[in-house]
Amino acid sequence: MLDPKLLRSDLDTVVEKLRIKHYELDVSSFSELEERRKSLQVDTQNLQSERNSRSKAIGEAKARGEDIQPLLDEVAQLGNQLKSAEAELGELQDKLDDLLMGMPNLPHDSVPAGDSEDDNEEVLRWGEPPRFDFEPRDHIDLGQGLGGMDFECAAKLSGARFVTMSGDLVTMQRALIQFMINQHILEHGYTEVYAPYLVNEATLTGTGQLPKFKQDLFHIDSENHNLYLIPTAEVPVTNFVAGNIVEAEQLPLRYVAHTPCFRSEAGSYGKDTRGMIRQHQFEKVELVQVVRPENSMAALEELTGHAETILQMLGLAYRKVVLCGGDLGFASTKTYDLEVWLPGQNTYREISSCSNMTDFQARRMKARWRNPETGKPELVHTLNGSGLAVGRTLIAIMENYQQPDGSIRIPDVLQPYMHGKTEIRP
RNA sequence: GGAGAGAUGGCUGAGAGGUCGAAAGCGCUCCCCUGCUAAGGGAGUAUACGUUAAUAGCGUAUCGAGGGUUCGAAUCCCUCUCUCUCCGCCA
Repeated sequence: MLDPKLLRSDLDTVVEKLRIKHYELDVSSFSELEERRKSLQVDTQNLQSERNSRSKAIGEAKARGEDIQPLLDEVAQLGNQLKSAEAELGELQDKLDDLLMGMPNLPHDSVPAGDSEDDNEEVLRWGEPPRFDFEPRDHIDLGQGLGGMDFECAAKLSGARFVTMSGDLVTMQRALIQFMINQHILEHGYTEVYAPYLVNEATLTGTGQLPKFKQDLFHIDSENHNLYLIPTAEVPVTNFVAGNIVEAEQLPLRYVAHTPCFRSEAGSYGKDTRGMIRQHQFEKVELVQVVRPENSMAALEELTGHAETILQMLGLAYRKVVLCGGDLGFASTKTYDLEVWLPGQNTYREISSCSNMTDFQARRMKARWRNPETGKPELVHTLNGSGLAVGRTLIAIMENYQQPDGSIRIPDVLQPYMHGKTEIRP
């Protein structure tokens, strides 16, 4: 959520910045709502004030043993007036809240303009895409050849966009998770955390998935439960600090979690229908940071670097892009995408997305820290990034480390996690 | 699943229709005293919103959440959420 004060004090700037994210704020209707709210709030509070002072007078009169009936007659009408004023104000407030909750975070000044992912700016390329003296296969071919990857079996069990795996491929997925988490806790200073995979509406509202993106989520709506499957560990883990006031010396909080992620992928019909690129269920290692506001831009660089380290250690060529305004996520002020080279597609594909949410989520979650300079609780800044998307990393390794006979060489850093194995063969 | 108890400020914990944004203690801040240390004395110490030049004043809201009763609710009633205890079941 944006700072309502900013909307009141500098609406023009907000409108302009929202436009960069392709959000058109209806200024006149917003201003009108805001004006009505203001005057109605003053009226309502005056009525409340009058009720309070009169009630107090009644209490005092009663304590003195006086007849309070005349006083009661005087306030007879006040109750109804107040009730209708409060009801009207509440309605207005709800409308404003709805509007506010649907407004995206403002983009940072360093974010390039643009409409779509085609306008994202490349920041750097790392590594050389491998050269093959044979026609490289994609992970689907490779997986079927190895016998471990089965989309038909998954379709039988669940439908489209699921996969079953068996054998060394699964072991490698587990190895990747272990390797990534260990790197982050041992070298990058993160604390490993465990969190629920099912969360409530408040939690999803806190990070910004609700109310706007309900169609992207899997919903458990039974007699006794109203829960959602997490689309990313960002949701439960960022919400660790919801409602809290964190002591200054505890910041920054750095959390790493491995969870499965569940996405309905509504609206992506026909996109990446083949293979493991876009699934309803996938594994991800997620980095979350909760930091002092003045540190969040630096923390974004740092966190992105942590994700990059994983790619580098795995020897996977990638490029780093900064998302343009039009491609930037709802809650993010600035996002770096890391795109890994996939020989099967002959292109770079997203494998990590690292974002600074500034105080946007913190305001929704009421997550604060005590600023020693002011002594007051102030909103924290939150960040998150994939470190990395495990399913896609598995694909990337299969395609980049394939050998002419369809076998897969296992990257050095993963071998200790795979009983010293060096290759995956049928 | 059955029975019961509870949710109050940064923390502990009183309050059981009226002057309660809320006693007391702890913690924290400032001041005094003190040669260091320890101890002591005094004052202050929630958040959001509105009004405002103002972090000054004033007003409003907030005692788990949401409704209700009442002139007036932390306190009474209803619904929900969560926590704890006992029993049952269970990876």
